[in-house]
Amino acid sequence: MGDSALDLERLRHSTAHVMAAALCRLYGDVQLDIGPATDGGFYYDVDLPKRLTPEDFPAIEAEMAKIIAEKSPFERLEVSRDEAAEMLAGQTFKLERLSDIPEGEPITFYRCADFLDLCRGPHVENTGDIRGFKLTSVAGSYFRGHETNPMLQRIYGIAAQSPKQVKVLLKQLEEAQKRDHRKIGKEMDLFSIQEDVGPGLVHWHPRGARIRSIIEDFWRREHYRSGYELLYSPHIGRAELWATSGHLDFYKENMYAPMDVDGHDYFVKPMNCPFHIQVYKSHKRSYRDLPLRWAELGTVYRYEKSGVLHGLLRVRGFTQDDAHIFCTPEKIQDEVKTTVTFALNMLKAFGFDNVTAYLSTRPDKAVGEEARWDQATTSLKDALTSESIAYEVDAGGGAFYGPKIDLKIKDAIGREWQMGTIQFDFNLPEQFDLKYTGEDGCDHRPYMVHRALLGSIERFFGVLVEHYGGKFPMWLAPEQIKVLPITDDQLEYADQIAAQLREQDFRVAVDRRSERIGAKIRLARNERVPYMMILGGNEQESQTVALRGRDGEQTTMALDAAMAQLRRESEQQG
RNA sequence: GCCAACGUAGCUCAGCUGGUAGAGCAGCUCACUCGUAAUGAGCAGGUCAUCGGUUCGAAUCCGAUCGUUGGCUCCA
Repeated sequence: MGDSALDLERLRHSTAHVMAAALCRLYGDVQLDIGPATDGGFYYDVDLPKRLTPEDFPAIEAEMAKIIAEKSPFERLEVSRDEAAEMLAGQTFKLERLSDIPEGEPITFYRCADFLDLCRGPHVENTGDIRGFKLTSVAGSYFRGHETNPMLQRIYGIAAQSPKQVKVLLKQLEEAQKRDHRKIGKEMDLFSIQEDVGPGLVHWHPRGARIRSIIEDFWRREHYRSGYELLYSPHIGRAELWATSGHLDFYKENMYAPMDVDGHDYFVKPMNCPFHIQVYKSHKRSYRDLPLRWAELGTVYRYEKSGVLHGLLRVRGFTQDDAHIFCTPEKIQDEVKTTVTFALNMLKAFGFDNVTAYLSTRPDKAVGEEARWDQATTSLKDALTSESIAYEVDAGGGAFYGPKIDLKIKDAIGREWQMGTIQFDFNLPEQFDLKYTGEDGCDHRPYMVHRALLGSIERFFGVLVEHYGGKFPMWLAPEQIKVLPITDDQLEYADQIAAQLREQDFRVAVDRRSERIGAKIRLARNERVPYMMILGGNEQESQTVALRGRDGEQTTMALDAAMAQLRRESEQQG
């Protein structure tokens, strides 16, 4: 298995070379950058005078097929730095890449037919080993990923062991796209984003709102159980507040223009923290009060560049499941640990056990004493190890104000999105001069931790939809049971049953249309309702219900029995 | 913001090289009362994203704007 993964990567990278070779043959004047393998395929970044579009793919693919038919061997050349520079004459990007190669490391080229490329390798034996590939898209991409650098054209393709495998990959992608929350959101009428209102601004429709309220109720209950108190804070605040917090210095490009209120500038909040801090400062605090855990479903607005908006996963107005923990140094270790556990359990309740964690440590430019950074980073690391969850370290990737853990989850097509985050903040307590009175009667600076478990409700809901493919479990389903009378004669019986279910707090609807039962079942299935209750003359006569699950299995039983089963299932999470 | 593609009825889409917009589903009305993934008939529904240009004539060609999608950068 390990071998074949390596082989695939080699194959994909080699396919990138073949594509670059084809581009050179077709367009001549090509500036090459790099062409690595990706998850399912490869890409190559190039600069050419012609703007490529998908219409150009067939010609490129045809040229690639020719090169593959030639069965040209990949030939490795090791050269000196000077020779390399000579070989790369005129290739500005490649020359820059060459200068990245540390002194003493071998400089290798791979030749394949008329195409020569600075490359670490390895490659397949010859181009004939490439059997299945397809170009999929073209996109702009800054050289080295820097906004200020020139933009190259990145051509993406997929590649696999055989044409058949390519088809399988394409099919998988197609299947995954059926779970796209934007598609399901439309199909199930969960939410909308409308041009008339503005991009990145979400409308929750009744069904989506129902699910959201269930999520929020659960979230509140868990927070109270875990020793949190809830806060509500304003949506706007004075410029001076944001100046003190530092947001006007460091976050201004994400904030909307101020509004004038009686001659004072007010800003819509991009974060909740300054308000929570103001609550902290409304009293003198003792070490006996700490830790204080204050949570809020706080709706914030942030300017996001137009190109980055993405369904519910990246929006301009969203509700964070935010909290701030104020804590003494003695207790910070335990506090962080319980927070990490809390976060993972929260996600688990919604069926996410495939969470990836990233630990970001101190960057070069940072505020706060180094000792505190060390303690904070250690506490984060320990929390992760004791939860035995795998994590990657992003060395120096922390914010200037503190180290953090980010929890990420993948969407339907494998893109990773940040959900929860646990961040230390050594900046705000200073800026706002936060204090507590210690056992010694002196003032001390508390630790402050920002944390979000779900991240934003919008984003969380988006990945939740994709996670379940719209087939929400009973406890989350906006409509749990659809009652389907077989003919209009059972309407009354159906209403009776529905009323009894509703009395027991089940979310239920009756399909009252004068339709055939097949049509009613079809609709209920398309709406992804977990259960149907089918009621015909037989059921009415025997005072039973035919309970039909989403997968088509069906049993006839008394309503009480059905309710007991449904009750059990709706108490189940995960 | 940058690169590329796209935008036709509530939804999914058709509309060839410019000649004045069409289907299915959904909706409404009527008939049917039926046992497990679409009963039938009829009706209604569109300033072809917006604005401007070319043309005798633009959904179709050109430009700008808005929005969406796939990437890059950035982030919950």
